[in-house]
Amino acid sequence: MSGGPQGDGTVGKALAVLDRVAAFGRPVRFGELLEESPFPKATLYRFVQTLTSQGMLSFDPERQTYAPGLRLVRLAHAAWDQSSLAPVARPHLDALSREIGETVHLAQLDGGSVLYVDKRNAREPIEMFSQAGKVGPAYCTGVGKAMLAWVEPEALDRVLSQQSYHRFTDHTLTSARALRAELARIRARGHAFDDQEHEPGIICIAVPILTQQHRMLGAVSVTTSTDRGDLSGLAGLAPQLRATADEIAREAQNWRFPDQTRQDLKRGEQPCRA
Amino acid sequence: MSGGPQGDGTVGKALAVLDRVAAFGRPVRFGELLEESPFPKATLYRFVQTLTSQGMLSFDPERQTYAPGLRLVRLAHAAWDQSSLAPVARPHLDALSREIGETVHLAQLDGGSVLYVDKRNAREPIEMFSQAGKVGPAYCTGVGKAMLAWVEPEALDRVLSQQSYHRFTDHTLTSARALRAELARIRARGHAFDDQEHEPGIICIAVPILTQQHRMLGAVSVTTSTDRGDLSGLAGLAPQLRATADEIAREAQNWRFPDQTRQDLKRGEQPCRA
DNA sequence: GGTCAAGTTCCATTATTTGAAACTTGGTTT
DNA sequence: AAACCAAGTTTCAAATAATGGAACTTGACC
Repeated sequence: MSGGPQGDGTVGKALAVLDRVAAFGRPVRFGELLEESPFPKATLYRFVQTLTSQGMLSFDPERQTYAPGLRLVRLAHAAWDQSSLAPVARPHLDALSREIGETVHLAQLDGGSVLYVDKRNAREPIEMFSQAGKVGPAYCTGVGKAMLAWVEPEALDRVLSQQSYHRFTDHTLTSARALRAELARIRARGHAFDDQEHEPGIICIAVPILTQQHRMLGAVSVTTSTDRGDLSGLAGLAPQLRATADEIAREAQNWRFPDQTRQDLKRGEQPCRA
Repeated sequence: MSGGPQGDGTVGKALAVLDRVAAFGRPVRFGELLEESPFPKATLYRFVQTLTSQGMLSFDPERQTYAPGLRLVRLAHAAWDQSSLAPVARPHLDALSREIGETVHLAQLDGGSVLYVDKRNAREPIEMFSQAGKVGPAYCTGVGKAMLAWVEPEALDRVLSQQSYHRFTDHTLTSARALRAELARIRARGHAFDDQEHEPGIICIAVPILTQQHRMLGAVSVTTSTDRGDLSGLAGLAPQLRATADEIAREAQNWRFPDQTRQDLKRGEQPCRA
């Protein structure tokens, strides 16, 4: 019942190994995995064998290294298609991108981190997976703060404690205290800014995607650089962002993320189907 | 030792369940999974619980449905980055796309199917995961046939037997026999065509990505429609495709896919590092 | 309030995982 | 060339986790 990261028997342990391999960010040798593994050699060895035989890891026999396998790409396609906001949001992101002509991101919260699920670049062909599927910090990005500001109070403590508060720039908020104050401002204002908190010269405005019941599903942002724009310019885009987010929320609610609880329905609140 | 799809203990069984959920292509109820499952109710139930608690599946409590989870998207990002040709190929695909102005695909072979790992659209912003991560048939696509033509003879039998040979159009090759003949032509010619074998009106030219030792790593293709072009027009692009594929192969070999076996090295063949 | 299907939990049995230790392999040193 | 060493692989009795029949709960619909 407890959603523990490593509590679930053999399968949980094997997936933890998979995570370790992915976290290396480069092909990794068995010995390297062994060093930081809680498992004895033979056990880790069998996990790695199993995962490789399953296509979840790929093995380079020349260098004797393991890397996450292509089967994950297949599975992720299905996940992206079914469990993310991206399919619903796509036409709205296209429209927003066309209107505004700047980089647009769609993100969801995934275990205290921001998971970018889609992206639009104005000019060039988009960079693909290198962006979709990427994770980033929540406490110092526009989409991250926009989402955190609407996380339920009970869940917020845990999420705030998961942040690293690494100081990327002079503007980075480096404590839960400072972040809480910022989240209050964001709630009052309805949107979040990133004022070079993650990367120098990069600024952005983000709005949360909220259901009618104020459940937070994700966030949309528009990014630019201090060369080309400023925060007040971005602030002017808030209405368009808000409208986009609302449209995404409405459709998501109808098709994928209904959030009427049974209690809500019993209390006679109006169903959300159009 | 045998890389059987379901031979590896509990982990293999759990991953088989994950595949089943992904294959549905839509959120699925427990009962639906149970119907076509070889496992008894309680066993399947625990698998689904474990996978959900691990984030490999997401559960919609309102509709009581399961779908592939976002953790897969995170892991797939790492897989795409480390195990696919895409990062190496990106600049070359960009260049090819700019020169030719038609849709370009990068694909790899994954268990008898074609896995598209990257794509360039000429005009519009690219469709993301909806294409990268997508799988398609090998026997009736340009990239598929180009890759099959350079699979080692011993492995080919098995791969050919995995094809469905479904007749998508009048031009589809519907037997291993017909396909073998086509593969011989492709080997002789150096590139493959798709003459509306998968979709009416869609044609393409594809070349394999081959290492110096003729190990097949993947394929690149240019697609167009019968409205805008024809096969002889596509044939004219062969040199540019060949050049792109060779550049990708050279870099891949240096950085990621060295394919000198130990025997090769002992026999004193020249190492492939630049 | 009764009926039914779908989903969830229980627990003795059974099969799988576990991990220390022994072994193999390939490369390096004496 | 033999001895050595580190990295990877296999073995097998003990420990642990998976299994699945059956009983139970839940909520929807008479």
